[in-house]
Amino acid sequence: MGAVKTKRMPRAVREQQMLDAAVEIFGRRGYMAASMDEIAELAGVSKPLVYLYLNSKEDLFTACIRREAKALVDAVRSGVRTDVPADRRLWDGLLAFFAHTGRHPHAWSVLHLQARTHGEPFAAEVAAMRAEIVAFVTHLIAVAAREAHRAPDLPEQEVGGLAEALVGAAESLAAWANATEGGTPRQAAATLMNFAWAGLGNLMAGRPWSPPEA
Amino acid sequence: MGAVKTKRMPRAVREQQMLDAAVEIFGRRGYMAASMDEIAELAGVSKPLVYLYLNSKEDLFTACIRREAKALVDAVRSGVRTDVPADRRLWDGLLAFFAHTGRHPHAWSVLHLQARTHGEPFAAEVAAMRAEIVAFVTHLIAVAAREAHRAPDLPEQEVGGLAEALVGAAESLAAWANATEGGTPRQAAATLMNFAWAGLGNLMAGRPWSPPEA
Amino acid sequence: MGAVKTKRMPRAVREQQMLDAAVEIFGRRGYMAASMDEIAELAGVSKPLVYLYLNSKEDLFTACIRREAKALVDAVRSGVRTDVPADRRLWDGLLAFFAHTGRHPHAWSVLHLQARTHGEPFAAEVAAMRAEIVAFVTHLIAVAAREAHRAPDLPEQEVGGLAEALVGAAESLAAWANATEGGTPRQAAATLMNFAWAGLGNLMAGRPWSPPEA
Amino acid sequence: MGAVKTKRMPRAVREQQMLDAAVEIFGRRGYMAASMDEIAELAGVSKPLVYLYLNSKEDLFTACIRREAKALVDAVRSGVRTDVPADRRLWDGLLAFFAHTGRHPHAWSVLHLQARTHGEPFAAEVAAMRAEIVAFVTHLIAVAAREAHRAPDLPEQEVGGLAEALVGAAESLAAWANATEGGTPRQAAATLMNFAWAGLGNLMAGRPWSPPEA
DNA sequence: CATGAATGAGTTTTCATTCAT
DNA sequence: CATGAATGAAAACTCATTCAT
Repeated sequence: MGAVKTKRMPRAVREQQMLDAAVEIFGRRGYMAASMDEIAELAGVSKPLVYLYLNSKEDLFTACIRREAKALVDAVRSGVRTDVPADRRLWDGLLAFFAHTGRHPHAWSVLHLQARTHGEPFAAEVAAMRAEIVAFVTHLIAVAAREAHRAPDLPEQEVGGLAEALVGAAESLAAWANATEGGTPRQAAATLMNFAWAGLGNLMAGRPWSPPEA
Repeated sequence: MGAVKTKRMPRAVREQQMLDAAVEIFGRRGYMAASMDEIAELAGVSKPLVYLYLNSKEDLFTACIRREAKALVDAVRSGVRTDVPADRRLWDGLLAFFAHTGRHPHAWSVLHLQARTHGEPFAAEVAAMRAEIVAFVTHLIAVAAREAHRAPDLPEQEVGGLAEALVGAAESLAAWANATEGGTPRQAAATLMNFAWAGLGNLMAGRPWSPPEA
Repeated sequence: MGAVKTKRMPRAVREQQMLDAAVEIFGRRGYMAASMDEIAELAGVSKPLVYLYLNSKEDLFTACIRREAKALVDAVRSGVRTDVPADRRLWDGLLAFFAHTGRHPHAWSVLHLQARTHGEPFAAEVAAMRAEIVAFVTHLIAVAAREAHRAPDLPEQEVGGLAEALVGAAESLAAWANATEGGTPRQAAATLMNFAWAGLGNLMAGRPWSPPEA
Repeated sequence: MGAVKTKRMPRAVREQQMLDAAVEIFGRRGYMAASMDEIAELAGVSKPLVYLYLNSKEDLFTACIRREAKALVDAVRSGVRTDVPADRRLWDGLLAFFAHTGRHPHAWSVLHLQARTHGEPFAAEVAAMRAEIVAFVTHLIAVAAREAHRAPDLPEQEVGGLAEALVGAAESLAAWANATEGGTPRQAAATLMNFAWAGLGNLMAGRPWSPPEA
């Protein structure tokens, strides 16, 4: 299952193999239960080499968090086009988010569970990424409000809370979609858009928000 | 900070002291990083006594989860009266939820983060509680729909997803409210009610849901 | 399984109950693996009482050894009558020996295995009993030789070795008889008598087997 | 007393050093009372290395038993030549047996006392070796009977009991020879041959001693 | 570069043993 | 007498981390 034991790879490649292995093990076992032995074995290298390249278990974990946080943000970013209406942008972002977390469950476990469970240094790393996403969503909401020419003065803090709630709901649904039989990214995104965009009140009044075609 | 070292307490009392200490340490350090030594010291007893009463680290952790899960559910339950409209009931429940998690951050960490990060036995324990809460919320949504005499046929699975999202958003906001300077339970509950009840669309249209007075 | 919890027994009786329990547990688990907790529970008394009466685990073990050693020696002694020929006396002794060890396997385990496996103080206790038995057998052999009016000068040390070998063979057969399906004391004694008596007969007839040179 | 602390030895060598130390400590203290700390110290290595190479206390003990059982069987085997009469073969075997056990008292303690006192897995290991030796002796007795052209039909079970008794006597004498001042292997072997051979001789001549009625 | 050999420091857990009531 | 409450000390085992080759 580990990388094939090929000799003499450039350092950058070896490092990525190590990070691949580390993300899988950290995601599966948790930070503390993961052993450097197992990671080195899965990566197909000797333990001292892991230390040579990545210094310590903490540094290795941090490197995993950074790489996967960047990958997730990039995935969401590149799923969103700027020349479409705000609700479409939100929809695209959610779709990209659920698709990525569904495709990389170990990475998502590292970011969503493990990193937040083991002390400031790691939690801070994830918090930065989360802040970036929340800011992005906050921006979307503000733009949407402007586009609607209405409610020009949704107070800043209010919007922050809303974005926080939206992101939290998304994170929660990501786990739910992964666990539920036949849960697709599309379905999760639809549920969340309905929830967020229309609100329960509207839903119950029979006026749900409807997802775009593609 | 630990309990005053009083000798010869009845077993029931000592057990609660131990659970208090354990919840705090588990909440702060995480399950694996928490050491029985530290827990015993904070509880003001020797390690063997902890083992005598609570058997093992796993059993101790499980006992913490059970106690805190029950405490949280009870807090929410007793915050909600049945003779009020559904939106008011949801509001009261959220208020009780944010108040309790705000007052017991370590307990909330144990339930929300630690228990889900360390294998089936523990996760299942929390999942049971969560399922109970989700069912409660699902019920509220259904009742609200009926009271509104509208949308008589919100499909089951749809409602499940909505409740999941709502609970997820609440969980996320609980952490946010705790971390944000001046974040009050009331504010968190208001934000979430707005989000959930009216939806972003309505909000931006200047028609927010408004919280009751008390 | 433990003694019925009756209050207020005379000390001597309670002590015997404790020793009964201790012999069973020591015999089953071995000295080190036996726990004072288990012994106290089986005896139907509280642990401090065990300590009050028997001081320590070591003392308790020693008391077990002494009691069971005496019981075994007494059993063998009272199985032998002095007004019969030496071969009959040996036969009777063996029969009593195999019968007693077969009826008290835990006690035999304590004497034969556990006591010899845990350091001088205990081994010495058993060695004393063993010496007594070896002396008894040595005596029997000497008497038999005299009765046969032959081999008047079997050297002392030689006889000691023979008795040692005989006792060793008996001990070994005791375990074998207990383990073998349908092994009876009578059968074990017969086997050993055949083995030993015929050999000794030749010896005493002055026809020993002689070892080769190198 | 422990191995000189030489650094960086090949694994095979270190493993033997560890087994040497373990046999000594297990032999002296018994399985349960032996501590991995003491074994590691005597072997001149750190505890983790012992675990790295030998996995657990149980595995270490098993490894000791296997090595020493093989060593003892090999010693007896290579002390016996097949081109000599049966009595000579028995004599040679006994001599080799007493010599080996005398030279390796700790190993003999492990095999004879410790291994049989601590549960099936270990006892079984020794029982296998013992069975091999008993079979060997049984074979010798049968051959001797054939060579003597007599008693062609000593019943199987009878011979088994005799071999058991012989081996038991030998085991017992081994301890005796070690403990007795000036006890030599040669002397122990002679005593046992006298005891056994003359007895067997009579048996095979069809003149067994016969037990009384009751 | 790469690795087999090695360890210091810490973990959970158990047990014989003792007070205070 | 009898016991529930309590502990000091040590055991097996693991792991991140580092040399020497």
